[in-house]
Amino acid sequence: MNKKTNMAETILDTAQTLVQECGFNGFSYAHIAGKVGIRTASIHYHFPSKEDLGEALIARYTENFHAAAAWIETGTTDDLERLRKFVELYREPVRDYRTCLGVMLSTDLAVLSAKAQDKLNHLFDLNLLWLERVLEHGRQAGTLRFDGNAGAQAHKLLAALQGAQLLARSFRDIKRFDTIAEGLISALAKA
Amino acid sequence: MNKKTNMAETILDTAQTLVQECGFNGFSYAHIAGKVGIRTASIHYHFPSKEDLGEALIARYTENFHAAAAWIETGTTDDLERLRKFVELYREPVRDYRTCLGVMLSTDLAVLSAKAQDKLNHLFDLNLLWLERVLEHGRQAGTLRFDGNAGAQAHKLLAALQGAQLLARSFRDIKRFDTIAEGLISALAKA
DNA sequence: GTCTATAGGTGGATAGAC
DNA sequence: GTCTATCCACCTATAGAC
Repeated sequence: MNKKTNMAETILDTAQTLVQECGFNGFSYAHIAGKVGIRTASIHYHFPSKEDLGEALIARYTENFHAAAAWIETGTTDDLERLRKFVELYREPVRDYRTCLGVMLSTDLAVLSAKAQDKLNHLFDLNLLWLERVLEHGRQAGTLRFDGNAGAQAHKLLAALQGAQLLARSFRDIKRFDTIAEGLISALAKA
Repeated sequence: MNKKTNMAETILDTAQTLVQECGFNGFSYAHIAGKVGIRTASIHYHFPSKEDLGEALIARYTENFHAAAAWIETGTTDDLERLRKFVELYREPVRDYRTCLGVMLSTDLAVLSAKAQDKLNHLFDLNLLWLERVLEHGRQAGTLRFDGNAGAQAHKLLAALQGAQLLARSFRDIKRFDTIAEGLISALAKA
């Protein structure tokens, strides 16, 4: 359903990497063209405007999150382990000193279309709701402990992961991410 | 010492706001010129290149942090209260749906000069070391509680505040920042 | 679908008059 | 210090051939 051509996917792959490294304003169609081995005009055929490209990036990233979340849930029933897998998701881009797409685009918010902003908030909502659900379930199952409501805790967790990406990237030191991540997990793990 | 002219300061004020709203690549000398009521060529007189402007922004921001940190320490000796004041510092830009300069520039890292990157990391280090000191002191004084070493805790706290700025800004909802901030403080406050 | 060619705009930056 | 004028590189985007 909604099958994309290979080239459109390749363009998205390259564009996503560029966004995660340089921000939405930090790259051009020429950069994509150079990496993909195509001309800028051809990119406009697939994504008429850069705005379209931005929206497509978020849409695909959101689909991928759905898939990853489902994969985590089928892989384990232990909620602490699910949180660990979630953290692992956020660790991945940091290995190449990138941030996740959401963090990068959220700083470039002012230059995105209203539609893209909405899509981005939707992506954050999905992350938050998923975390909230796992946190609440884990607390009731007795494997997680935390004060207050699960929604607030989900916000705290997501925010810390986003900031951890920024710090690790800035210092070019993934250990900073790991230190923060371990602190987050151990605080939630029932003794 | 190192007295700056009013115009240089005005340019920095405007540029800082623009960076915090649009990112380093999201504004131009023309934007500053329009807001300040001056021509782009005049800005180049004060800051020959945009690179220079970026470095000057971080330098001034770092000075301001020193001043704010000193102000907090003279204002109270209670470490929990000092942390609250620190959080308040990070809340300020969010009121206008901006992030702090550090967060915004850390995403635009790839387009900054090596010197600017170093200055930015130095700014983060100052924040982390200040937090670490307050945390450790508070724990020994018996007003704060946390597991692990103070450095890791400082990282966790700073990261969460940075992410809280991003989330609150994206949703245009400062309550998201407040929720996270309260969770951070209450977790550190000794019952 | 991809290309060449090009339009129209904006970016950072400089020269030189005042 | 600020201005006008200007340069050139780069940007997004389109037209039309293949």
